[in-house]
Amino acid sequence: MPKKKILKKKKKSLVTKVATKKLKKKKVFKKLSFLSKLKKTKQKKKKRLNKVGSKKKTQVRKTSVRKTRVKRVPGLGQRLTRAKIILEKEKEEQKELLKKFELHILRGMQDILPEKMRYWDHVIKKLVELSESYGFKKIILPIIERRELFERATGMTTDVVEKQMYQFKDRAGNQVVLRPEFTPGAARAYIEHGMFSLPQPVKLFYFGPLFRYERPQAGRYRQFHQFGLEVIGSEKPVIDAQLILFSQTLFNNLDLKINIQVNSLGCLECRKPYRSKLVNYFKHKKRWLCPDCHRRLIKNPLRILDCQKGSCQKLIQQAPQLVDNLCDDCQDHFVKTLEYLDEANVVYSLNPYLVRGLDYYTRTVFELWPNRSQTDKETNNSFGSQSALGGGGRYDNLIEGLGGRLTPASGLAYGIERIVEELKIQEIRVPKVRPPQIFIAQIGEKASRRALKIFNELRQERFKLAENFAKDSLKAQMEIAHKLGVKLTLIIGQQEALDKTVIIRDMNTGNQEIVDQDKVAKELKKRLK
RNA sequence: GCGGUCAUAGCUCAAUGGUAGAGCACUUCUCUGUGGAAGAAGUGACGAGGGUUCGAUUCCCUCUGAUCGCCCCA
Repeated sequence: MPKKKILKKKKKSLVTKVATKKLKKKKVFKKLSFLSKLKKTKQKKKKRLNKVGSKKKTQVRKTSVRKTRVKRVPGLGQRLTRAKIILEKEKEEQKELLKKFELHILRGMQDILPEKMRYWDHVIKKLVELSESYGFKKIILPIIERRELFERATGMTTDVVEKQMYQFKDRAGNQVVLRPEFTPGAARAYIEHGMFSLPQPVKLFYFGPLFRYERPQAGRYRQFHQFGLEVIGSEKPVIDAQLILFSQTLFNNLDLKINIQVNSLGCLECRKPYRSKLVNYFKHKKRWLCPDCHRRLIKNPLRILDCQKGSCQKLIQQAPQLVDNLCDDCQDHFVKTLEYLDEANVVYSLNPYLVRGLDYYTRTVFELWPNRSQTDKETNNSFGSQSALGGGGRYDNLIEGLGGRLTPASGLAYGIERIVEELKIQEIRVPKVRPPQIFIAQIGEKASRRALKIFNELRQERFKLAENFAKDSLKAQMEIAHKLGVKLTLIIGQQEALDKTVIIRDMNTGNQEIVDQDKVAKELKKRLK
């Protein structure tokens, strides 16, 4: 409080005479407006009081009116200014509180409210069911990992590691990060727990939040959620095909239309010569490339293939393609993968320009794009084509690179937020949470106690119940029961509590029946059949 | 990190250089023990800070946030 006063004094001394006049005027204006407001509210209250019909309440209110009337006679103005001062103080205090606690969710974060949770539960339920039917085992990985893990696995030059990690020192001085992706953690766990001594390949699935510090926009958050699968310990092409088949099945189950994009990046050995070939090609045509691609030419030339700009597109179409430059082994691997896909009736598009952003990918890579050419036009193309719902690929060198044995592996991940968003865009109906069948209404304290007991008994009998014990009036409770769409309502009043009975009301017909409390469960079961 | 658009009640939207309205939602009443209907009333907002002005929610600037695009990714 004293600080405020000092500040105010300082301000006053600084402000010129004109300004003080202004301030005074301001205050006068405020006073006037405040007074008129108070008068208005008082008039309103008067009107209200005159209209109130019920006897008891008017009596109570009348006394309060008398009090105010008596008080109003001496020095109304002073009282009002006092009230005004108190109000202003309260406002200032509230403002200060708000300044102290920035009551606002952090940028890129989100609260997932019950209404949206329906969609989440639906997606995750399908994912877990399918994963388990494919023989994957669930694991939970830590949210915090050492920074070096991602530097070595994801790649030092990738944007994810370079710019987007939430990083800090823990109390022991370790450089740690909030995980920006799952695969390195899974690989770490595989090595650390000696999973190479389990029957190979090891099939794992997981779900959880990931963190990337970037600017949020359509389908992109700083804390987002992925569901992922890893198959560690086999280089067979059938594994890659199986993961892609999994994706097709999943999106079929979710009724989402998607487009599967497939490509092969080759192994480290055949990628090097291709890379220099590509650099050579673009070097001579540098001036037609966009500024971003200039950067990519040095940093990650493969990414140029992914550029969407018209000028670059022309060059890209004539550029040497990865698929033509694979070594024999990689060629063979890719062809076999595609053969498996054809055999399993998977619909996919070959996309020679598909390049995934993380360093560890080798051979097969794929992405799952939403397919909504029709709805896109209707919604004025509000969503870009860049928002992949999921993606994955082979990472044959990652485990070795982290210090494990040479262990080929393949994996994928889906963005939950993006899938949920896509469900809404494609207007897919998600099963609603089963509504309750029975509502328990109570009137009066005694009945309320009895109702709580009955609620618990029926809950143990596995009835789907609803109630609003917080409400006193039966009418209000009936309204809620109606809104919930229950079939039956149990009504317990004083009389029923004494008689140990319950009224069962059929909400469709309006018929009511009085039943002993002991026989309620039986009666309910009969009626719900 | 860069650029465009936007910011009014819990939600969807109005109006205005003289401190703000509606619909839905919520609470209460008409109806102190009975839902679907109707009527009445109530609660509740100009994102934050500064400037211009007698006066700013409105005009200008800064910040914050949202949103879309670029970069990148799920």
